[in-house]
Amino acid sequence: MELSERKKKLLAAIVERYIATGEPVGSKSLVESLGMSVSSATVRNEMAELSALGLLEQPHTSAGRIPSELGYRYYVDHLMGQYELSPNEKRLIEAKLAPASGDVQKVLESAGNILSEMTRCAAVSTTPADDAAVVRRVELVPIGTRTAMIVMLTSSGILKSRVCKTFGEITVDMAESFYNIVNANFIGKPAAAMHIAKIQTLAVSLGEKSLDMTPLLVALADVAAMTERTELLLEGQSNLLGYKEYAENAYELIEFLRHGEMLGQIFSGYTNSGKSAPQVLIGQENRFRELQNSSMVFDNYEIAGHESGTLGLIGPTRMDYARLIPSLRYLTEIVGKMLSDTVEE
Amino acid sequence: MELSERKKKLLAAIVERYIATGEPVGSKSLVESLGMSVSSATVRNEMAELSALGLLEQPHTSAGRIPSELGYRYYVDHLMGQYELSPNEKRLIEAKLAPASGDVQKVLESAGNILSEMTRCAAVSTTPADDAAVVRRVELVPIGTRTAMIVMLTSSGILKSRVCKTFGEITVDMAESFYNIVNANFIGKPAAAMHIAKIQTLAVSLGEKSLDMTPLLVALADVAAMTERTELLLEGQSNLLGYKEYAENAYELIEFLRHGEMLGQIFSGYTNSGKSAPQVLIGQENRFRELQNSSMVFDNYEIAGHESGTLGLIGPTRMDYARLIPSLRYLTEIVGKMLSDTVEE
DNA sequence: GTTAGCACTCTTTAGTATCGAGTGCTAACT
DNA sequence: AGTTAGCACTCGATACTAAAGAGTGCTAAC
Repeated sequence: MELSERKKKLLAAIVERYIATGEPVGSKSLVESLGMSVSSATVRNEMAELSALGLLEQPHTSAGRIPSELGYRYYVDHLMGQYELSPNEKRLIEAKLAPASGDVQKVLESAGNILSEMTRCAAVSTTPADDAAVVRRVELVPIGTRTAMIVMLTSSGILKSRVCKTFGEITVDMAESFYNIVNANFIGKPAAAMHIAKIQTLAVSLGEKSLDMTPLLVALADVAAMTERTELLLEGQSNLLGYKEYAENAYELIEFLRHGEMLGQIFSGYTNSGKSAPQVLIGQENRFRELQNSSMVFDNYEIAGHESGTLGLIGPTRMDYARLIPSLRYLTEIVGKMLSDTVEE
Repeated sequence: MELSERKKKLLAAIVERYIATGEPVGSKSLVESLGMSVSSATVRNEMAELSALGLLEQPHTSAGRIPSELGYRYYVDHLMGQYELSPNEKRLIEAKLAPASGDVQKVLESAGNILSEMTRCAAVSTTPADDAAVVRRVELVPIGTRTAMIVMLTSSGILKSRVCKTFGEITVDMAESFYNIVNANFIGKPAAAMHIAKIQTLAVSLGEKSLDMTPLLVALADVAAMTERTELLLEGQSNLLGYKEYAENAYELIEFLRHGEMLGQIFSGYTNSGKSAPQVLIGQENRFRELQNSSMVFDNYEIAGHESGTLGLIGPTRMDYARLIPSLRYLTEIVGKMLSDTVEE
């Protein structure tokens, strides 16, 4: 669809004004605000044509125009300028993120917080997942006489730990057996292999040692499950309450986000491959009814070169795409960098 | 204030109906629903007297009555029956909580989730704090050649860990120095002693080893700070959106909760000492304007006999006190038990 | 291709009438 | 003295109407 320069200019202006104010924009005020040298009637003709093309719509006959979803799409694909983050903003973001370094959850939580504050949208992120990841390291850390912490690191840099209690005292002997079992059965293999069934078979073969060992092994299976399961973090849902479009039904959307299974599905359907920009899904482009009044922008972050998890923003279809997209892109970049840090060698 | 039996019965009925429906209750429907043998006029007289006592109020002249804050207070203090949780419910709660065991955050998060789902209120909790706690154990866990995890356990059972990176490889020698420093300076002392200034002094005295050691010590200070800082967790704020009383201003309250400093202040002003039941603050009894249309119920959980942190619920003044309070009490009890688990010996 | 002019549409706001739930009071009853 | 029937009164909710205003679409002229 090729538009004249003037139509492009008008469409962009309408989208941007509507994003800023949430009010339908009329021909007269548009001419004024753009300082155009044509009259409102001319603009009105242009707007009628843009409507005919499906790029604008009217809430009702006598109101101004608002962008249709197609209009947003055109804007995003062809018209939108992208604000570059200032070095200052970048520094600020990094400073806010820094204290979280070393802890995946915290990094993502901070990132979500930063994004939601910058954009007044709800931010969502998933913890890294990597099917190909294998167990790289397991440590048994004594905490008390009958308490230990099990730490596990995977090849994709995910680090998880869990405390467990044993029935008897934890002896050097036990620790040794534990490491033997781990080295023989799990190191270098996928975390999925550390399944509870496998643990049971092992426990049987241990004979009398089994009683002492089982709690440790069960905890180990648990940690393994933790490294595999991707979690979904939400921040700033309350931002959505500020938009009139959610006046009535904010609850529905927020509940939808809270039970995040669906979001996981959406994310897993996309990769960055080919596309350089974040994915943008506008209104009905979303598969789920609950999101069809909203837009979603999301992007995968990479840990050590592998796409691992996702950062996303959800807000009304009139979200400020031109600002969101660069912000999101920058945060995925820097989150990826921070999380890659644990993967060395 | 001593009321006749009939007045008590009426007040309780009015409070409970209003809690259930959110609609002012009128004399006629009240007589019906209670199956009383007196006429609505009689009840009307009684209600007028309860109004005169300040226990009921009218949204407007021609509406039914709703409880005043004083009315709720009287109900909570004298009239309310407390539902005991069924063994079945208790078992369900424990089952939901069990997988989180060993991780303070997760336990509190689950507890908050359970509470907010049971009560349709917002749940808030604070992580344990104990000024008298001392460092009981510190471990350095190697994760990679230049990555290590520092684990710290305090006498109050708080366990925190953090990953850090060093400049050079982590040698056995380094680990030994680290443990020496820790044993000599920190074990058995309050976590607060592990302040960044102290770390700096230490670093200086280390001479050439300092370069390698500093990242570890800084991380240590960081972990110490983590054990001391109490965090505030929120769950189920979105429940509040369902109440008509928050139709317009849910945003304000939710934002207030999100910036949780204030809540911390409130909690720290109360201890369970003497009072056995959870604390109940109704409407204006709250110090902060943002909470004065709401009620708050909270209770401290105990780790190994010491009051450590708080679980609370926040909702409209017409919250279901009779249900909330036993639920909250049971959860503080069981959360305390679970968290005491790490403190042994 | 552009523009002034104007009739037309449709929301918003205000004003008015009606309805009904619920009260408060009085007077009568037990 | 406590209870009750009866009734006037209040005030929100609902519906309807009228007027105002923003913005359009169209026509005819530039």
